[in-house]
Amino acid sequence: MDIRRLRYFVAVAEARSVGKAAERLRMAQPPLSVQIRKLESEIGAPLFRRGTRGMDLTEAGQALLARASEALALAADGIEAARAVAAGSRGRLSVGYMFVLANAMLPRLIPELRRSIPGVDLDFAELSASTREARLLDRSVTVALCMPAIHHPEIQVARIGAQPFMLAMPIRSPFARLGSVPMARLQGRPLIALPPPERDPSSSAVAALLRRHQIVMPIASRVETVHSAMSLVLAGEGFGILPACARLGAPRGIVFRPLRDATDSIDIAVCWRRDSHSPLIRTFLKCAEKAVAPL
Amino acid sequence: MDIRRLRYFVAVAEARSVGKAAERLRMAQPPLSVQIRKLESEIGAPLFRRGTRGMDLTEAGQALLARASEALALAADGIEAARAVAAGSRGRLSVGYMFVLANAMLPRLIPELRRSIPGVDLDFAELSASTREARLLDRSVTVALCMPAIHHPEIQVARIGAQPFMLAMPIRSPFARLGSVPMARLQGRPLIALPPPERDPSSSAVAALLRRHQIVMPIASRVETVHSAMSLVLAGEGFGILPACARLGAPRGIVFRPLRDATDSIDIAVCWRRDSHSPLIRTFLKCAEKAVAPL
DNA sequence: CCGACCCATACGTTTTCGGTATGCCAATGG
DNA sequence: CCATTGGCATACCGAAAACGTATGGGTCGG
Repeated sequence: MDIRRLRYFVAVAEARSVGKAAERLRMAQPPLSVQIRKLESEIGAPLFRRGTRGMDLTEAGQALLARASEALALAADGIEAARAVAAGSRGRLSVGYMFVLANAMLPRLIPELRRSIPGVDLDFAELSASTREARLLDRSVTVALCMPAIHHPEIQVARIGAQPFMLAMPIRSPFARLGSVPMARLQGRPLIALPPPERDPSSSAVAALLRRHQIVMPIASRVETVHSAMSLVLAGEGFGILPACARLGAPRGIVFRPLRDATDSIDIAVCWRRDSHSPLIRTFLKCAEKAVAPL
Repeated sequence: MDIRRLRYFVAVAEARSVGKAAERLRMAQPPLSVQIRKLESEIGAPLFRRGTRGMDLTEAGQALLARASEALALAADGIEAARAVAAGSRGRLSVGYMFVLANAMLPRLIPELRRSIPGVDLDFAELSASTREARLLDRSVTVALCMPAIHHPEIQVARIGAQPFMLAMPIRSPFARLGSVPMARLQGRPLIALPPPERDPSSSAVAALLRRHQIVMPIASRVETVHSAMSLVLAGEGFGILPACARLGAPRGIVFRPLRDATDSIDIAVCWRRDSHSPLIRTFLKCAEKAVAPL
């Protein structure tokens, strides 16, 4: 069975005439007549009553017409929807983000996205450092806002910004009275550390920073997230060396101070699978760049 | 665009593999692969991600799949529905009936119909003597229960029963005390007459009955319906010579008595357009015969 | 490094479709 | 009563599309 036959059938039913329908379909009358008869023989019953002045639907024909025209509309809508999704004007975009960036970026990013791609369903998911790669690879998120960027052969990275490191401490810490903290003063102080990049602890930006200044800070605790780090800092367990934007989500009682002489920063990046070719990714990247610009 | 392509697409999407889908479709793998690529080029975007272990839908493919499978189901249901309507197991049957027959037949006919053709929507309409032909000819009713039968070249008639004539009179009429009324006693009595068959008054069954018995009854009134006739009879305007089943709908105060020596009767018939070939008509005829049998 | 698996491409064959010419039937009009 | 018109059906031919077989070219697993 062929959708062309159904299309022809609907045309004839609506025109109530083979000739008129043929004209509208830009084809000759005889082949249309043949197709209609083929459809009838396929169904095993006449769909039209042939009168001397055109064709008229039988009851069977009416039953078919209702479904066929709906099916045609659905099929057309299907290919239209596929095109729209491919073009990025419809569809779904799953955005993953690391929680440290939420306060700094989402309030600007989300309205920007809704304005740029109004037909697209947005879907946000918080990512942890340990699962973000897997979530990209298994496509449960399409793009990820990461800090720092992901390094993986299958994952494409676009750096959209950076955050300087700041020293996080309880407000009652002596350093809190300083406008900025010289690196040298950190010597020997306890550090609340985040997980280093997998399999290469020395590549951590914080580790590199300390090494370059020849500072040694004993690791008081290792925690998974920036927020856990801040909790321990607040509890007096040690200092945090954290991206500046983390202060937007910091609990009361924590203060951030610049590190004097330290220009190191940590990248903010948009990451996606190399084989995801959705145009939504480009659009998302543009929006994310706008949202990150004021930082 | 061809529904075959959509069918192939759905098969491949469900099998997640061209080869498997080809097997299920009983065709070779290469042409299926070609068709899928043609569909993709028609849409202008890839619908599948080709992996080393089969195919996987892209977002555009998912958008299409949802609509396409629904459209396929609808199209299949459409041809199925058309077949079912043609076979008489689904559809709609518009039944016209003359009101004289309603009390006598519908209580048995309707349950019989619902049992015989449960998938068919029934639709009942009362017919008047003057419009019943038109209602059949313009197909606003499919079958009609008539008394007497319709005679028309385009209309097919099946006699399913007959009703003897009875004399209808007010209960206070002297004849009401008789068990039956001899024809001779009607001489000169006023008659409430019904409309004669169009253009041939002498062919009326009542006229023929009176003529054969050489009785003359002056026509006190001509009315359109049996019920109107009974109203006038009750009002004392004259006698009615009416089909026996009319007494089932007679108002209080009217009695019916057999006409002695008169074996004349009036046909009950099922009528339909000659060019209506719905199998529902046969089924309806069977049911009507059953429903009329006890009369 | 080789075989297995799976999709893509190429080419010849067959089916199907569409166009033109024409026939048939009924209704209309002189 | 016959001719004309309008509409659908049939016949035949050329063109296009689809199918099958053979084959190529990747990747994965042993």
